[in-house]
Amino acid sequence: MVKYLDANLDNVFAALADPVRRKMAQSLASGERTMSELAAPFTMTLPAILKHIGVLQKCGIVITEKRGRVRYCRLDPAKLMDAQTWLEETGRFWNDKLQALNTYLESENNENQN
Amino acid sequence: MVKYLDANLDNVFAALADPVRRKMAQSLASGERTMSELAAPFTMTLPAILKHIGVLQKCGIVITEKRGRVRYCRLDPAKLMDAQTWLEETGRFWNDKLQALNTYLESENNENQN
DNA sequence: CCAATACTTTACCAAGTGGTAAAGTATTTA
DNA sequence: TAAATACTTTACCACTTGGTAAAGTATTGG
Repeated sequence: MVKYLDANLDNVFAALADPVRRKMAQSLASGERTMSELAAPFTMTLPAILKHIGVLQKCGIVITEKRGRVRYCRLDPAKLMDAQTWLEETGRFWNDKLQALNTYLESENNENQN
Repeated sequence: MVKYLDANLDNVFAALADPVRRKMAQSLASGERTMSELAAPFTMTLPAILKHIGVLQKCGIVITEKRGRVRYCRLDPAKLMDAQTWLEETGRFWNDKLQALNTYLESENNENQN
């Protein structure tokens, strides 16, 4: 059995429970962005944006670095992997069952075609 | 590009952001459970348990059914899959990069061993 | 049919979340 | 060095979340 870093999974899942933060993460999925670039698609004020980035940063999904007056942000996929792993492990039993059912239905379907 | 049912991803991720609810989901991962069975490992009151199950149910992770005076709960892995898919898609770019780095480091390592 | 079981509803509360406005700091740029 | 840029901090507010206690409902079991 895998030992999950449960306390941080709380924060990772909570961070991803907001559409603004998910869109930010998706934006970062293709490369580095500045705070202003991340803020651009949204109408909210900069302090609100800063809070969202703070949430992503605190749980380790996003790493930031300030160069001059600009803060650059990038994704750390390891934390996303933690969440993914939890979902895989939890869903496995049922996915296996569905898989088995699916295989069964397909084989039945093939028999009907013969 | 996959179209995510964004509003419900909010709820799925939020549901999984709580250790009580994740433990419930893990418990359900191996089969059906009654409310009392789900409640047993925790010290909190039944109304609190009911709220947690309600959150899991509202976002579709858990399906419940009342038979007699007992409510039975089971997992619907499809919603977990939605979250998993989002994580895979978002992490892919960086995972590919890490994969490439890893491959590179391994090949370097092999060269040093020769 | 009365009591025990298994939830369920209602009312309430403290703490956390997601937003704002306004003012402040640190780096360029002209 | 003065003005513009790119955040950052502070103070505040409405709403949601996670819990409680207490009372209520619906099914069994004796």
